[in-house]
Amino acid sequence: MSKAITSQNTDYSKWYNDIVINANLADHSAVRGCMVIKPYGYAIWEKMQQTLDKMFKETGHVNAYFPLFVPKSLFEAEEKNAEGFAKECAIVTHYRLKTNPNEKGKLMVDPEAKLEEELIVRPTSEAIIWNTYKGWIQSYRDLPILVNQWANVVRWEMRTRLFLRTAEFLWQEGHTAHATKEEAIIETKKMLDVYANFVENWMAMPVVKGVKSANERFAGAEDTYTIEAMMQDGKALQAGTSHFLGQNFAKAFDVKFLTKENNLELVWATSWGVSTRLMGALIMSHSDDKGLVIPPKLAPIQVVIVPIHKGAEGLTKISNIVLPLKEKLEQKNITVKFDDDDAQRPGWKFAEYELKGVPVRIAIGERDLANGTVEIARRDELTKEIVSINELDIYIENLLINIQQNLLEKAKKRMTHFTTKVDSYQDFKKTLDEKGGFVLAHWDGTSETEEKIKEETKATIRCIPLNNTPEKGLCVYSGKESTQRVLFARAY
RNA sequence: CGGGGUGUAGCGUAGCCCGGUAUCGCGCCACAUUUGGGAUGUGGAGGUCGUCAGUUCGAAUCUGGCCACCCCGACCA
Repeated sequence: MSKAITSQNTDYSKWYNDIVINANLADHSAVRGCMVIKPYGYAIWEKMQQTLDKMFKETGHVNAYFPLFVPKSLFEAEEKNAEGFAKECAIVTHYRLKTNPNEKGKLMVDPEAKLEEELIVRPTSEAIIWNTYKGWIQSYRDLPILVNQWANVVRWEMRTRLFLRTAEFLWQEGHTAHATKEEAIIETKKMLDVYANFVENWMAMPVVKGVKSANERFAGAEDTYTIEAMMQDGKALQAGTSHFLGQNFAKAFDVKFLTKENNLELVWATSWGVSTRLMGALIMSHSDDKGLVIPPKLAPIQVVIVPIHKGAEGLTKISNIVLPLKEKLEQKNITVKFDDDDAQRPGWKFAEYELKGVPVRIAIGERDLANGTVEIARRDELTKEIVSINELDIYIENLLINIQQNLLEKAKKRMTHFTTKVDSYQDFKKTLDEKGGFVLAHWDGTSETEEKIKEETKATIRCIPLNNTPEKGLCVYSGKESTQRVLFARAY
């Protein structure tokens, strides 16, 4: 009972924090705003990485690595991008410490060791990468460049939350260079689809694909595409973005290529990324008051087997049944843990693996040995049933698929529930306050209206959905004419 | 970065107002009995009271700086 989790209804933020800490995903560190990702949390991230990395490779991308530091002069080259990130940059100004003559055993910054030019710790890598691409690209034959990097970045946030917003975070950033605008736009949308596919089919979260409004657009982009997810508390979360960067960075870094026709032209660019923030999304999508719920495809442990026995001989009898079963499951690429640790009793283990979100639990005791059965508990529905041990591997295999689907179905229902069409500003505010979720409303297309709405309701335009059907209407705020509804929500 | 709150053993806490080196529960270690939903008994280990300085004969307790976390605002993936 030492690991009590605050219930979602009592305090959603506290619940979220309790899950992260108690399920051993991450911890606060000694560094302000930075977290320690613990082995169990990192194992989930690694599964995400592996899956995404494979998807990137399948779409023709290769990995590379660029420096953590960006010289200030490069950083400021693309003006809008630089301005957008200026307020949250960490800056290296010195390169050496020395012993403090006034305080024994202490170090101080050596004033002699000031850098000629400050180095910016990357908040994103467009600048350093496009400076590099300049040297890589001369002819249309050098294009496209389809590079991804797995890296850490630093954004000095005012307020941080584990996984959702930390000063340093892990992500991948794809940076591509193309000969034509069309090709770059196709790439931007393709990678958005990759993200949507991953989030829906691995994380079991439905998303709305869309384009950001000018206000919410990535600094330096022509267009920002996004996938927006809906959390259990009715708040939206941007799960991934893909940017069509136009020729902005090519201009800033003078990256030109010769076409087949021998004309010198500017290169077209995209960039796209998802981060450890996905961990936060995963938690807030499926988990409950008993702890974490992980979709089978991302679970570091998919099946845990808990023996219930009396004495050492009892355990041996059970192990004789369990070990071959474990092997059979592993042959089907199912990750199994047989927890035969005698220090904890079964009830404790049940609670522990529920807290950690293991999708399937198999309990096996004397009674089962006699009957040729096991008890199967599924984490998503918290139900239990007695199942014959014969062909259990096939049963489990199907159960995992079933749980994966069930989680997605539940999340889809939630998104449907949390999507409301409104036609007046009064309903708009009422829906946000009483129900939350996405609000589909007409908008006149101006930044001023968007800002006013944000000021008054804290809701932002999450995106203009890609699958929008045109529909004539009047802006809920200004009453001006509008051609389509856009997606508003309060967001993380 | 502004307003409010918190920091005592791995975790949760009492003590603080009214200064005299610390309470309880969980966890941990040993042994025994246990094992189908977070076991029980007995014995034991563990604390420079966030940190640095000040006041004092003496500081968890009073004062100040710093650090971290939580809540609310501005910023943001």
